[in-house]
Amino acid sequence: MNKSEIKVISVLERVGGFASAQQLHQLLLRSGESIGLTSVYRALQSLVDDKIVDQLRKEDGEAIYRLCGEAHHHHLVCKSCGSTVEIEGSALEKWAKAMAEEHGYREVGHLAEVFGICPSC
Amino acid sequence: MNKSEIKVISVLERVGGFASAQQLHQLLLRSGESIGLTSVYRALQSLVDDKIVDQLRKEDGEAIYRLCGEAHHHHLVCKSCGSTVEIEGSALEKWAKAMAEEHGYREVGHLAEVFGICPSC
DNA sequence: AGCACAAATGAAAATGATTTTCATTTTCGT
DNA sequence: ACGAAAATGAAAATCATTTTCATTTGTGCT
Ligand SMILES: [Zn+2]
Ligand SMILES: [Zn+2]
Ligand SMILES: [Zn+2]
Ligand SMILES: [Zn+2]
Repeated sequence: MNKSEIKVISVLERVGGFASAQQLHQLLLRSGESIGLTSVYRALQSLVDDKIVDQLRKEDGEAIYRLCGEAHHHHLVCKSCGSTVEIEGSALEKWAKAMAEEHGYREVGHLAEVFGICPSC
Repeated sequence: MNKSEIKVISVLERVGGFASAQQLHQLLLRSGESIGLTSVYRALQSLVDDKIVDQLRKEDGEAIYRLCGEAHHHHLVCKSCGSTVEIEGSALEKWAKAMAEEHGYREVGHLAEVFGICPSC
């Protein structure tokens, strides 16, 4: 855990939700921190690899990040405002596992996102 | 509906699933069509606006497209050799629908892929 | 402290998908 | 056929992200 990662985590805590790399960089600069955009990207990538940060994509393809409290989970994402809800995934987990077993696959993982328009949009 | 849009629809029909703009362009060229990459992007954007084509994003942010109404299905993908199997998704469909309803989301869609190592790898 | 070596940093350049510009070609109505 | 409008695509621009690489910083050892 290097200095950049600590800075990025602290700004993510302050933000308390999703933000893009560029937004986080701006926030850090505005709050007086000295850090390069490259280091923000590097820190985020490393935190995502370590599953400390969740990464997903806006509709325009830009990546957004947020601190990830729990372990493995899935999201319900609003196509319009980007707000997200964590959802219960046991049915999905069972399905993924069953499908993999049925076809003899090992070392199984999965990716699943549900998207739609949220009630307030 | 101009020529480019017709070409793009026909190649999407042939593909029968998701493909990126660049992939579609390559497929069109290989099958002897003459069309510029710009026109492929323009046609896709217009078809998405008209809700004839679905657009979503891979994890790396690249946009992928498919015909709306294309039989919806999911894949089991080998992490090592890339081979894919179509899998049965009714359990997943139910889950996605239930989660969206539970949170009051409308116009719901979802994205799900299962990864693993196939028996022959 | 002094030295060597590894890790971290960030500015600048590269990358790659997508969009914009703009000059040319095609289509369409009269 | 004529002119306006739409379509086309090559080249340039855009923009988030990644890579490169020279410099700085941290760490362990003497
Ligand atoms: Zn919303
Ligand atoms: Zn899961
Ligand atoms: Zn395989
Ligand atoms: Zn499905």
